[in-house]
Amino acid sequence: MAAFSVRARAVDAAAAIEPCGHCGARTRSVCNAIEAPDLARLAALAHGLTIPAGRQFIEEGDAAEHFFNVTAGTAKLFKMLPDGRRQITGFAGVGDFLGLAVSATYAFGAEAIEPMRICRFSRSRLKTLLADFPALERRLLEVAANELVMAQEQMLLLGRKTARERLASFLIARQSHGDAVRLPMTRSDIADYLGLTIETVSRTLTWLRGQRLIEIPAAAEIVIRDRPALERLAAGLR
Amino acid sequence: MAAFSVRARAVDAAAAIEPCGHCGARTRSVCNAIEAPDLARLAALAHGLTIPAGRQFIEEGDAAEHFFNVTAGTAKLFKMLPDGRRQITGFAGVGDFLGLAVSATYAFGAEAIEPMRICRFSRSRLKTLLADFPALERRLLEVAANELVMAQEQMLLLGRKTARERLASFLIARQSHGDAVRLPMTRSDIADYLGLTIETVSRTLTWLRGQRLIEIPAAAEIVIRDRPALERLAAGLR
DNA sequence: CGTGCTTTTGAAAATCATCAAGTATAGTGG
DNA sequence: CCACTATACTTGATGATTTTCAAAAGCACG
Repeated sequence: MAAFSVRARAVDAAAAIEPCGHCGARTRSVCNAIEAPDLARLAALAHGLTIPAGRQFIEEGDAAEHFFNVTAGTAKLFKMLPDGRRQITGFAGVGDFLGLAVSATYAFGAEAIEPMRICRFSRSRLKTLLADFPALERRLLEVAANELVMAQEQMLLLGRKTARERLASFLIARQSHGDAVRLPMTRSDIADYLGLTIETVSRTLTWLRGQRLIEIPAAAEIVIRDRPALERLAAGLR
Repeated sequence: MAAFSVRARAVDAAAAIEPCGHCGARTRSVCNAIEAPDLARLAALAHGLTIPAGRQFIEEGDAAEHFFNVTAGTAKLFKMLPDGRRQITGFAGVGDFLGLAVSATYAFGAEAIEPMRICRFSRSRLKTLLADFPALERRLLEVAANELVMAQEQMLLLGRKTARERLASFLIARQSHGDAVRLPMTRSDIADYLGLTIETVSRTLTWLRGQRLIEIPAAAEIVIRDRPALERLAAGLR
């Protein structure tokens, strides 16, 4: 628990102050709610951090002292049970905002699955900023509402879809451009995200390949061969 | 889909204008963000509706024209798959706010499981109100963030907990005052909320009774006998 | 080119779902 | 008020998907 702030401090040295104006993630993030003239104030509050792959930078239950904005890389967000069972509640990529929780403690842990750059804000200081920029608050509400919609979709997946439907849904959701789907997370992460075991994930991917719906040139890369069929499967159409 | 507005209109006749100042749900709802002097403006935008048990008043996919605030009764919120599989994503009780979705259409359906009173707001007109009352916006953000935390907890339940752990979690979460837990929803609703079947719900409740953790004086009423043990079970401690 | 980790594949086991009655409960009309 | 019917709930037997246990095959890195 207490490890969090220590760990964060450890990478502060490597943190270059990254002016928001040049931030590659700005157009995709909540920060786009703020106009250029005011970016200086935003930058003054922000703290750029570099996080190596595998480092957990949010610990569930720790005091929620910061908000984060991902500017590079990917993180997994998760909740754990005492015996080690884990549920990954989402993956946060470039532009995503972390730490919305209103409570005093983080409701989930977060760990980098790739090297990351994140922009860290103090909770208390952001409160001031929110008061000054209602547009930012509106944007956060939008973001939260969107997350809520995705969470409901995931509940449908976890509660009612079969393993095949889950994998089909997952692959479709992660397809961004072209037919290639990059999977920076391990099979274990995918399993914990979809409520399955790594063996079932592996077997189901093999089955999808057998059906000619996908190709698997490498473990971390899937090529979608028949998107319409995958979509039907994901939607639960037999 | 289109049935929604028609249905809503059908009960308009029975809708008495309910002054917000007297609203029993106000202290528990988002409306508590608005001070007494401004309540008149809120009331002018609100539309009180009475909904009989069993009526679906939000249809997934319909144009999202309204926000709702529950002032009496309970609704179930759900998503469906084409073949009839259903996932209940939550229950909305007194004070709860519905329809946060930013998209143009509702991401879930809603049906009364008890007779309800709801307060309906036009989306477009509420936007004006939000601009005037930043406090209301802040409150909505709080509500959304809370919902998000609950959604993540539910993902952990659906993805990683056993049937016994799911029922234990459910009963604990619904216990409000005293040892009695009121269950206005059917076993089918509970099953669709917990990602199980009605048979498993029934069997698991019987098992919990056999372990002396609960009593079942009536199908719709559970008495908690051993809360600590239920909590251990819900937390996944073997 | 080992060494360790991830992934895949196989066989057995378990939890939960499905199919099928039987029992309680509530609402209805005589 | 009571029988009747419909619906909800419970219980039992069987079955299937997924998990667990186990081991082999790939792959990345020093």
